[in-house]
Amino acid sequence: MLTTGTRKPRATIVDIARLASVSKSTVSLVLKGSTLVKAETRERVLGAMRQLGYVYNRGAANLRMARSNIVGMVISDLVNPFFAELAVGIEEAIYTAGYVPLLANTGEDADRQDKVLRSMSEQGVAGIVISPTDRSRANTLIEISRSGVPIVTTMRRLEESGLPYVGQDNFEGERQAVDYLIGLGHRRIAFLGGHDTMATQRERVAGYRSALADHAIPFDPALVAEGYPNRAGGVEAVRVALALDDPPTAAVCFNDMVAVGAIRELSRQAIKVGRDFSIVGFDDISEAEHNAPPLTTITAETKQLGAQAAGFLLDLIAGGPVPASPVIGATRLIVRESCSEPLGKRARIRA
Amino acid sequence: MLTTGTRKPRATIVDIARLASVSKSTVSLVLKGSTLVKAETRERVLGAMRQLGYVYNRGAANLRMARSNIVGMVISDLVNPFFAELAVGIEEAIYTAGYVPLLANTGEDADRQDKVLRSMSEQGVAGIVISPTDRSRANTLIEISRSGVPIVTTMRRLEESGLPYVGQDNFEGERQAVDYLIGLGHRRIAFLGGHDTMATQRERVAGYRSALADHAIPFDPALVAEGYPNRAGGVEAVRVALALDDPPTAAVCFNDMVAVGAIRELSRQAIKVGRDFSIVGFDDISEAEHNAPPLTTITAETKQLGAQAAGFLLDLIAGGPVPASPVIGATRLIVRESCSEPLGKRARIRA
DNA sequence: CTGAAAGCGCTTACAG
DNA sequence: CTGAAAGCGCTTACAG
Repeated sequence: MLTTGTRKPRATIVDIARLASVSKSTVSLVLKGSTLVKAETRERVLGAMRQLGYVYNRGAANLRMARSNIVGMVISDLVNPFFAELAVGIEEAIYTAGYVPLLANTGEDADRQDKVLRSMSEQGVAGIVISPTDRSRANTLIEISRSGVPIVTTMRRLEESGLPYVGQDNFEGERQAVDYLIGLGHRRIAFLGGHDTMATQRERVAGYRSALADHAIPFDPALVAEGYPNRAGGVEAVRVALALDDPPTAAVCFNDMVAVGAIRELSRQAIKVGRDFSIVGFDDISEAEHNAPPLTTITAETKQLGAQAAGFLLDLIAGGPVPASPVIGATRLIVRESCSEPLGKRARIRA
Repeated sequence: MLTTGTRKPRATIVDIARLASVSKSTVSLVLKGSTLVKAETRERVLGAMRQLGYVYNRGAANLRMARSNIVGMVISDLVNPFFAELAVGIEEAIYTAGYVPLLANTGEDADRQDKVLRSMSEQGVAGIVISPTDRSRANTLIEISRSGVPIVTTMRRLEESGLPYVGQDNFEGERQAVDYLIGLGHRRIAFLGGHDTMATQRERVAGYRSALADHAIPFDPALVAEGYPNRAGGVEAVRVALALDDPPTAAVCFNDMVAVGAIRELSRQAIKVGRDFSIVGFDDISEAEHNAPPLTTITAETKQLGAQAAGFLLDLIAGGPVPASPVIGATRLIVRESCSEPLGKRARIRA
């Protein structure tokens, strides 16, 4: 039934031209809807196209026009719902603008990132939007950017690259989270997950410290437990924090995945989150809302931010100027049910 | 600092040829590592490339060779972790084979699917792997397939298309789930989520009915509560089931997302899953393991299946034969903590 | 309104 | 071992 394997050569504009008894210039003209072509001729050409099952060869056109309608998207971890949402936001914007997204998932592998970047470069992409991997070197990106391909980085800043950046306000977001916890009465607040090799983590930790400082709470380095930015990392990190001599009564987490892992471990230890221990996440992935308990977290409108990064790149591709400063999306605290006053405090009030 | 906007034309093989004082044929030869070129000449050419920052124009080469190194990937819902994992599996296999994946997320929108399919076709993809949207018409796919582009469908079968298919064994998987629940002592078992417009759902419901029949349990249509295949759908569906005059004591769910939604709603109603009510999911997304309680579910090695679908397509692209029968991956029950004997039964035993 | 010609950056026989 | 020439499927001035 299928004719796979016997790949018949596709019809070209000269086939159409011949069948419609016109020149290929004329075919090309009707292809772009030029008004120069007489209606009757256009119809004849269109008919020939239908008859031959013509499909436009965008690659040939791109070659001739010395441009490209392909935009590279390199995503650091597609399996993390946060980045999946980001990817969807980017991808939609690219399609809407009439471009076509070439995707690569690097899975946090910096070598892989270099490879796909090179491949995209060969493919002649019009531009690239990338959420860089952890520990990624900027060399390849800089090189490609120098060759004239616009690049925008997103979500993870690559300071040394000087590349345009679109991200959320990690500092302010984490401040909001910690401020909320302090308002509830917490004093021993841990920071769980992430590594300080990630700019994102450093920015969030800085926000955490800033909120602490505002309330004259001394910063205790033992309270920041690094770990992978995923569920397993959350499990590990919360164990470390709990094992402290003076354990925390609450924690902010590097992201929601870490928070979910931490909550799982806490409940395994029969510590009820939202009563015995308070947790705030970051990202507001859709799982957060459906977690048990529903997770209080920080949102930054991921999908929109993705769309914004793409829009930004599209501007650059269109020849727009490189903006002087990065775009930093505002964050917002979403209160759900994973936090409460510290146990001790309630006890005292009741007494 | 950046030169974006002042896109300098990339160096071509003739620039290299000129600088290295050879013909462009020679440059092309060293490009493909031919042994015909004298070592000294090769070095000179390579040096010129470095000096000019040459980057290969794969598009031009593809045009000339009348082939393509781009493979289309159309995914029905990238935000669903199940499909995200699938996508990663496909994408890796494509990259490993030296191809480059062109991604589109259709978000379950059939019109969008047609659009991206057309776009990929224009782009001259070497082949396409697609997880079709719910209610997707096969026309465009058949048309493209007829034009000689190999296509493999995955996860959602499009019976009327006659296209090669790689998926998991929905029938057998659901049988395993229901069989397990029956073994635990359940008799009133609901099927939650999904619509019968989806082949996947129909196959799973058939497996559900088959297991029931094996144990001479009559099928009660009221027990299958359709709904969206996501968390919200799970919330809705379980409410419907619970409102029945003779409510179920357990449920199998269309997928893990539905299961997670259902569990959330159950716990909202103070019904403890894994004690008062039993739930089995389908897919084994990574969230399943970290859910509260950890979700008993059916796995089909998603990522591997994705890789298999891609490998399959790659064979077709290489000119391999269209296999006579679909590839159906085996499923396996993963027992975690979301199930128990029905309450009544335990009460009786204790009495 | 339509046609002939050149050229985008490659590869591939074909000579030498 | 290396070079000259043709051609992949388009677009774009330029004539007419």
